[in-house]
Amino acid sequence: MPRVVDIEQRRTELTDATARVIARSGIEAATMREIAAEAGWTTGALTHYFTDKHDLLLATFQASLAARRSRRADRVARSAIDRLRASLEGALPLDDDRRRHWLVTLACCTQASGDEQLAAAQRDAYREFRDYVADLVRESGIAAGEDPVSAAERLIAIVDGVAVQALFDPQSWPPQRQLAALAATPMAPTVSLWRR
Amino acid sequence: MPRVVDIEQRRTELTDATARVIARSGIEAATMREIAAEAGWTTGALTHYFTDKHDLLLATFQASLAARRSRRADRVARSAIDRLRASLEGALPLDDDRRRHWLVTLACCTQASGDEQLAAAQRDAYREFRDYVADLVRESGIAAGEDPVSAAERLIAIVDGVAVQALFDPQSWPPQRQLAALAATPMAPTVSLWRR
Amino acid sequence: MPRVVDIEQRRTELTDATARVIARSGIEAATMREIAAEAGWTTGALTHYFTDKHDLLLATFQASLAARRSRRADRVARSAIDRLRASLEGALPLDDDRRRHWLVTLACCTQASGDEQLAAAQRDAYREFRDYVADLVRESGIAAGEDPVSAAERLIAIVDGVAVQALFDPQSWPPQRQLAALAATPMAPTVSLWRR
Amino acid sequence: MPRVVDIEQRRTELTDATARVIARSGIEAATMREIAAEAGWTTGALTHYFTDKHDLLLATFQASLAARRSRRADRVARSAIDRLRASLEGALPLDDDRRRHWLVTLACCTQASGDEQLAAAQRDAYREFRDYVADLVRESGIAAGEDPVSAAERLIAIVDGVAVQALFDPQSWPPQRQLAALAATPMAPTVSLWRR
DNA sequence: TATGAATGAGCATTCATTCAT
DNA sequence: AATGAATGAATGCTCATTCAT
Repeated sequence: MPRVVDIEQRRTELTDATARVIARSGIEAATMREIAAEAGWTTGALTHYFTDKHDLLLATFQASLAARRSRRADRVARSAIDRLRASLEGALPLDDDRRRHWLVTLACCTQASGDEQLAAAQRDAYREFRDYVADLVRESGIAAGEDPVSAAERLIAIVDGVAVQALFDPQSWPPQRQLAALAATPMAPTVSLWRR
Repeated sequence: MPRVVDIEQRRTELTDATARVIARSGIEAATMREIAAEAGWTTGALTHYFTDKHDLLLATFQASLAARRSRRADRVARSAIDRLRASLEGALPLDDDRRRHWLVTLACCTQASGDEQLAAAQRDAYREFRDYVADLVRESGIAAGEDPVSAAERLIAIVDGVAVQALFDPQSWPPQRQLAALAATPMAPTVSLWRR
Repeated sequence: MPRVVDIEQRRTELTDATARVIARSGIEAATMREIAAEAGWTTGALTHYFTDKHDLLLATFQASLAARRSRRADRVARSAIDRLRASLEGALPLDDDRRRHWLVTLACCTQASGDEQLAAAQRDAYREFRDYVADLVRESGIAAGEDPVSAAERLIAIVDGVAVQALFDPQSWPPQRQLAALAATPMAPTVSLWRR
Repeated sequence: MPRVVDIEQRRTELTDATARVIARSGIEAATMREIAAEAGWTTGALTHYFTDKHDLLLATFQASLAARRSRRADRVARSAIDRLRASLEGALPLDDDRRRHWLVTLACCTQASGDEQLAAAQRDAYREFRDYVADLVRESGIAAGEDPVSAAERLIAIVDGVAVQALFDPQSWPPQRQLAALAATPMAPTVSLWRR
């Protein structure tokens, strides 16, 4: 069924174009016309592959989340701790591709206030990532006595926090500093602000 | 003499209404009509207090950042470590007010791709907060041998990361869990994923 | 009754401001705000002296027509032919003042398509001017055998035609050329395009 | 294949509708909505054919000037003096079509204060007409010793002056009187107001 | 399948006007 | 008398969407 492949490929072309427009010019500029032009089609063509704009945006978000997930799978061969490191680093906006993913994510989340489908997509992706990271934490034995899920959440929080800052102040956050901030994160607490 | 109006109070009414609309329905829904209705005015009234929509959005963002800053100032009397804790906790979306601040921030940052004024406001606010936190880290002696600025960045990253997740998955992140995730953050690294 | 004088003076200030705005920026730019600002008042003040914008525009047109008429009266003392010449030259846009009159006239006439009051003002002023010129033609004996009214209409037509061209191509029509074109107009036909 | 449309014909439909609205109700009433309604389309359709309102107005003016020019070309076959007469008469508002042309011209010229494109269109059209008339004057040998360009300017001035008056006082200026006023214009001066 | 003409609702903004002060 | 806050209708324009071809 070559036609099915064709349709999927066309949808990917279009969600890629959407992601590029959002990353380049912001979500406000992501009009059907602009996206069609970016993809090299006309607006009418978009409606063959997506029922409406909301559908296109959701598909773009899902494609972006799926791409982030598949990047993770690349590293399967290595040790648990290597895969853990790679997963976390893979979530940082270290290059244009990952920057684009983050900008799409944030744009969609910003829209998600009134949109349960977008919110659910983000929630599910986050939970899946958290469980994946928790498994690696458990497998690598890095968490000492800490609950692996809590450790995973903390690691992801660091990654997300650095990502958000790097996104809006790229000059202060070149790749090296992002990686350094992540690397400085200790795994087993000895002193805590809140600790006894 | 014309009707006497407290211009600053009216501007605050309107930026508050804008923040509520953005938090409730997302930035796309934040039209001049919708904001005016939320504030109990007509669209024409908005232009008495803001030259255009961009001006209104910028003022809303600045008001949100200023409110976050002023919340911090409340805690001046206490010890450095208490103020540090309070500052970080104050940045989490623990109630509707702070949730709103975060949603406004993210919406504005999302728009900031093509808007240097919004980007600058965010950047300046972040840097100011980082320096404030770094001072408290230094003052409280909590950072052991670590550079206070790096420690501050790490702490803020944790806060921002937890905030972003809590924002889009509030069910998984009730206030207690947000605080717990923050409290679990160790200050001095003993084990690190990256260390050797 | 000093107050009456005051009101008339205020109305004149405001119609003068209106004429200046129309001449400078066109009728589209002649908004109540812009006119009020030009006059050094606020919009609310305009409504004390004119019931609405249409009233203000009509008054501005009438004032402009009256000023043109009064300029004519200055020359009463001289001979009929001198006064004829002066009347016709006085209708050309030879300086800023008369340029302004023409621009106001044209703007009002352009609006007059759907406005009987403006149309009537223009019509009455034109007829009055035609009769005045016809009287001078008759008195000066310049028309030879021609009907004085026809001669007057022809003279006014020349003046108006030169004026319209000078208005929109001022570089080609410095005052000297306007006067020369008028001076070249013969009074008694010897050869005509249409003559047998 | 999409609906096939003759773009030039559609543009003409729309500029014609614009001219009708301006002639009927004045330039203030010539809103995008009103023009669209007059043409039997919706506002959105206008922007397929014109980038914005200014573009539509300019095109309307240019179409009006072009129509006036093409009317002239009809008469090519006849003698120079016949063509001269026809050209001048063709510029008078003797029927609805030519009335409309004049009202559009005046409306555009009134706007031209702040619009160099409109001003240039008018200026170029006038100069082209003047040169055309001057050529006919020269060719027909009607100007006696006078400079053909000056004679042409004087003839056009008469035409324009009669036109302006006829436009705003149509009752006083039926076609016959317009033609008569033009016919009464002598070519070679014998007596002048200014002559010695 | 793909086009692009056409729609019409919705947008930010401007405006003349009203009116409490 | 004069202000300027407030109105709300209207403007030019943009947009997602529809649909004949």
